[in-house]
Amino acid sequence: MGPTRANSPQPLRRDAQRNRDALLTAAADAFARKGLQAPLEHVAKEAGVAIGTLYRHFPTRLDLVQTVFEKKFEAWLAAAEEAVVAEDPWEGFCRYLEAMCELQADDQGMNDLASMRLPLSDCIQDRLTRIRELARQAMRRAQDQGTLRPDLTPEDLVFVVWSHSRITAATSNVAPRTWRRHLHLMLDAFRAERAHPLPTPALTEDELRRAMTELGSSTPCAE
Amino acid sequence: MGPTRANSPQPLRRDAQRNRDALLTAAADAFARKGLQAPLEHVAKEAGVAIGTLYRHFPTRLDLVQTVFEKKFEAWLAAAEEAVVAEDPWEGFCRYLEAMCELQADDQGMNDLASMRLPLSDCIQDRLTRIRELARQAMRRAQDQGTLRPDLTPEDLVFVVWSHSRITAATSNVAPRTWRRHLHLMLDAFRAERAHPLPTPALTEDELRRAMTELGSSTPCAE
DNA sequence: TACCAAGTGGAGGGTTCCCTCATCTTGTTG
DNA sequence: CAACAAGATGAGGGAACCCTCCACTTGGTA
Repeated sequence: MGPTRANSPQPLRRDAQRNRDALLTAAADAFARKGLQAPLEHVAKEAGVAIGTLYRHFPTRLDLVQTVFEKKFEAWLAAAEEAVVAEDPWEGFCRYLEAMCELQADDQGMNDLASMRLPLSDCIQDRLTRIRELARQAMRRAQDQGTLRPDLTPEDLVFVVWSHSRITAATSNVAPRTWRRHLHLMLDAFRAERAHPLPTPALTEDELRRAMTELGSSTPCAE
Repeated sequence: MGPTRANSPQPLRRDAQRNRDALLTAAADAFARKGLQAPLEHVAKEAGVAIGTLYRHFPTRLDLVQTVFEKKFEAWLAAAEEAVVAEDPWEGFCRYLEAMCELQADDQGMNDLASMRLPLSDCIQDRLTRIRELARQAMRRAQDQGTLRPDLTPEDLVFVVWSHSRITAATSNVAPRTWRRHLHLMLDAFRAERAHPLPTPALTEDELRRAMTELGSSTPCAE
């Protein structure tokens, strides 16, 4: 927990800063465990603070979510940046997916964020855009190399995110490494060698956006 | 809607039968759209009946769920039976998965049922056991044939169920055929010819049961 | 056609979570 | 060490669902 608020017009009072930090810790924990719809009253109680205090610091659930997950998005971006500079494009692509899944593997909240479309802050939104751009590059490199099947589009990567999300929700408390097995099956599916034709076109960018909105709408923090 | 109740010690009164049928229709619709946790009060309203009437016919949510989905389980079983008698084992296996996904594709409730473990009636439970047994056979045949990768276990098939469940939830209203693309990617992953070693062992039968319980517990109809 | 068991309606009490606001507490600054 | 603004509190009203219970129909039958 940094000792100051992100954008501080006025520095916080000492007790306020302490509470804010406690809230973020508690929220990170609750979101990781229960997903983004974790009850805020539990978060407050866990932080040893009244519910009103939580709302004073984070007027909406989304404010809290964004602050909690900023660092994770940074890590995600870093993974994408590594992917495009890896010597071997296929290796880079694989390691990117692995890193991305790892970030989501023990965090149901991150999982939700990656698979649903929410009205996120510009800051995070920008990072997401960059991540997507880099992923596109990483894929293209691996396709040019001839290792990644050419009929795979960047939009197909949500399949990994979505699948991963269900699979970790089911297995993280029972056999926490299982998601790797699934990911490596998917990687076999992504190899160019002996790829068989696919029966349905990929999602368009717009369809993808709408699909993620679909998932987001019926659940945690509507706009 | 059959004109009689499944096990009728006494035949239902005519108005009661009518209400029961209306409830089943409304419930099928609601479960398909919203999943197994659809509000029962909506179901009752949709059926044009008071909430008390719903509870008289179906004392627990599970009673309703089971009655609604009996037919679908039958169809699922039929698909599994076809798989093991197909001339070409690989074809049989593929068609089985396709049929299974199809059954779940426009029914969020069926999706929930396939991916979570719930305390179901013996009748449905038996069907599930048979389905699992047949799927196991179908896989073995395709593996003996050399088409299906030998390191795949029956427990790995939940990956298909789980992935499919998320993917249809996201895409069914946006691009309803998309799940096929994903399924055929998975089928490529399942081919022996492209198999690369997997980094993690398959779930054991017991882990699988616990994983499905995990998914089931935090949601619709606890025992 | 009158009776009554079977069936129905829906108010109401319980739970969980949302978010607000009037009142009290406390750090900070002069 | 005041005094005051910044901050904290938590009761409370609201919404969405759950499920129960009992007074009121109503279909079938003698």
